[in-house]
Amino acid sequence: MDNLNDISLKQLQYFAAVAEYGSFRQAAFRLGITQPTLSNQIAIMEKALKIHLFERTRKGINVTPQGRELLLSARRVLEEAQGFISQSAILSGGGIGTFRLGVTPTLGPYLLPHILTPIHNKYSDLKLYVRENAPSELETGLINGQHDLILTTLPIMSSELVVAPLFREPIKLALARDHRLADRLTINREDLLGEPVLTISEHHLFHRQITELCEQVGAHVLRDYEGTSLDTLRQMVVMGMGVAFLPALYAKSEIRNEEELRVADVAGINVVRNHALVWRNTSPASSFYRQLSEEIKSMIETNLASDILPASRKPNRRKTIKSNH
Amino acid sequence: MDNLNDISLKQLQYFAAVAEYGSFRQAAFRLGITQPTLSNQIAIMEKALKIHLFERTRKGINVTPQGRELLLSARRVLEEAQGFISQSAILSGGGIGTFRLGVTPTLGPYLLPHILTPIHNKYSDLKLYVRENAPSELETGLINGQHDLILTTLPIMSSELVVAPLFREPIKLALARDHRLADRLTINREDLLGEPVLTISEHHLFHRQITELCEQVGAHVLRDYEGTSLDTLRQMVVMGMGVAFLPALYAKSEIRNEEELRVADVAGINVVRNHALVWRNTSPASSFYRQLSEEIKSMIETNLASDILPASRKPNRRKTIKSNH
DNA sequence: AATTCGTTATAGATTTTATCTATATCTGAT
DNA sequence: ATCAGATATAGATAAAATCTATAACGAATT
Repeated sequence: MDNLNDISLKQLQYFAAVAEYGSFRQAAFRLGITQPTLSNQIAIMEKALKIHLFERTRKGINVTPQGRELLLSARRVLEEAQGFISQSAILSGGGIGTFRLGVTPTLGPYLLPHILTPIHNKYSDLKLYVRENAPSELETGLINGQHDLILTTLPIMSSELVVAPLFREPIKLALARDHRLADRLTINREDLLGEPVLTISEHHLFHRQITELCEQVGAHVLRDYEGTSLDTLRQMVVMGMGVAFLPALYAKSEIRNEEELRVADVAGINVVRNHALVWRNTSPASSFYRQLSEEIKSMIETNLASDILPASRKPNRRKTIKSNH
Repeated sequence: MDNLNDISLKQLQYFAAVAEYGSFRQAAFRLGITQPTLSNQIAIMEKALKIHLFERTRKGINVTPQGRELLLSARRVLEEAQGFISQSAILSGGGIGTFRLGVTPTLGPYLLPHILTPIHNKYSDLKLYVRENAPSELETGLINGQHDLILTTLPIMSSELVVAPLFREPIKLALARDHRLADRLTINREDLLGEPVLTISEHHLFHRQITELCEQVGAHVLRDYEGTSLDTLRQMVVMGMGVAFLPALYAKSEIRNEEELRVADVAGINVVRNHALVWRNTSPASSFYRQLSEEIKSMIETNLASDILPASRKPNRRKTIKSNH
């Protein structure tokens, strides 16, 4: 007898009940089954275990010494099983559990503080295990099951994924305090001609977007000085090494000191990032995720109205490709 | 879903296996069942729990956030169940477990030291939970299941019990050092005429035996000075308050100092106690108990040959009555 | 000594459950 | 389009649990 398959939870229940009530009849009555059924199941169990669990007398039963020891184990099993059931009852309520949320490092730290608290208030038993990664990593990580959902920058290529656009984030231009354009609230695209522009490491999606932007306006991307984070980038701007495009939420969150850095809008070009909540189309919690995305969207539109733009109707999914994996 | 009956260990196993192998097919193969069976059982489980455990994709499965949490519980249940199985495998070996042994206070402490060590050597996984009680309490306690077996003084009345006689214990006479008979190695019954005899409290079986004995030889039982234990009795003898009958094993164990007390045999009368190992005739371990009793008997005959007499062929069961309970 | 009462055990029929085989369905990859 | 690899479904079969009815047993009662 070394196979788990030879006993069942039901039998363990029966075992515990007979021990508790001291009689097959009594226990069978409490269990809502007939006495022969109970006797039979106990007999099967005793045979499988090769152990006499009970001593049958005309007055009822006594638990044997071996039975007494096994009873303790049996009760532990039943207790754990009851725990399993209880937990499932809680989880079946919905909106409960620990969801693995992937975010981009260039958005997560600056957006999450605005939305986590309201989410927690509404879904007090929902926990988010947040993990940062570059958007391309997020996408493959979501597809192969490392994340449950991701908060990332569009575009998303895979057709296996559901994309719920959240908002458009303007991209601002950061200038050193003593820069020639420092006093202008709005910069025109012509102003940027030949301007040296700093950007982050090319592994980030943000990098490509910036270089394309610079090509459009004729600015000059400084490839020798690519920072590894937006914070590094900001400090390089402060030191006068060039200007930099920074996402609006980053600027809102991290640039407080007007004496150090000036932040301006750029007119005449499309300088936004599109952000979305994304999950697998096979996910059973799909409708919950949809609901969550709507709620996040309205939170953002309420709390950050002056900083962002509402999501465009159609997410700019460039081209639908299928993941090969 | 609050009923333990709605899931089975088997299903929990299946659940854990699918999560482990990441695919129904693979898991079914490992479990030695077919894929439809596995799919069906998981579906039944998901329906019972009202929770999606897995997200089915064309590449296999992902565990849902709720499934991940339940998986931990499920593994705990399986672990406990495995513990139950393992323990039963050990216990089924026989001669294993904790047996509740009842003993009389006038025998146990003086006999057990001689037999516990050899028993432990032979049955290293057998443990005895020893509890002292007066013989009449032992008998009812055995009948109603408080003990598994008892080591007691005969007679035993109940026909529900199996009696395995172990040995006859002589009863010695203890005298103060300055008693008039102190120098005699053997006392004759005539010597005791009118002698004041101390005895223990009347609740003990030993008391009745002594008073009957005294009647036979014409000794005088001092009822005003009944000790509560054999040790008290011994000290009263030392103080010269009278003589006392003491069981041989007690004398062997506790009377070392010859200067303090003299111990003598009494000739011409039947002064023995009969001791036996007793258990319920319904006990499944009956044959093991029988074997144990034979072993104890031979241990005693080997180690205590000079102090005791072998058991008489027929135990003197006075009269068989049935317990009414 | 016979009877009754309260136990557990046994037998056989029935119902329920688990399992298998065969096939459908779906989807990404070729 | 088709294929390959995954899960789902349907129906038949096998296995197990359960029920009813009754036996067997021993102690208590008459």
